[in-house]
Parts: sequence; C-alpha cells; structure tokens
Amino acid sequence: MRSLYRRFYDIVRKIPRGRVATYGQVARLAGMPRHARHVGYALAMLPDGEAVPWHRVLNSKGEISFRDHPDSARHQRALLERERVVFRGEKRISLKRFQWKSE
DNA sequence: AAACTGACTAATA
DNA sequence: CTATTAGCCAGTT
Repeated sequence: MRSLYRRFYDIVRKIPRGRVATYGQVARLAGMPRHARHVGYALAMLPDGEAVPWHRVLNSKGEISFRDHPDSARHQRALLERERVVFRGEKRISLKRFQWKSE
C-alpha cells in the first residue's frame, strides 16, 4: 500500500548528504520495526523523479543491496561517491563513518 | 487459505 | 573474513 510506503519515504528524505542509513534503521524510525524488507520493496517501486535519496539506504553490512541489477548498483555507488561517501574495496562502505545518526 | 516473493537482519558456524 | 539459516511481514498469486 503506497500510503504505508510514504512513511518510509519521509524518513529517507531526511538522510543528509554524505550520510547513509540502513533498511532496518529506516523501518525503525518510521515506527515500523522488523519491516526492513518493505523499505527495500517501497524504494523499488519508487517512481523516477521522486525527491527521495534512495541511494543513501544500504543494508546492515554497509553494502549496496542489489543482488541482481549490477548496473543499478553501479549507479548507486556513483551517486554516493558524488557525495564523498568512500567505498572500502568493491562494495562496502564504513558504517562507522558514514551512518546517519538520527536525532 | 496457502504458498511464494523480496533493494532485509541477526545469530551462528 | 564468508556462508548458512531462521525469522521477518505486507503484497501477490
């Protein structure tokens, strides 16, 4: 249901430039713990042109979470690097340094 | 109703 | 460090 997803979008919109959040974190902040998978699901059907920085959402290990669609993963990485988020190796970033500390 | 599907996670080996 | 596993839950089939 799209109205439920709107809560996720609102949270994601608050992630500052150069910072990232995890799916679980977004779910918790939206008041819906244990709905991490739905955050990803919501972002997947996010229409193009929405002002939601979907690329700042990573999985709990600090990795880009496109198992398939490697091209989209590259795109996401490019968007993050444009914000000075630094990757350690091929896929990971340091959550220690870049995770958004909400409130 | 039942099975299946995920841009997930935490715990365990 | 990687791999596996069980748990998760709204939508879809």
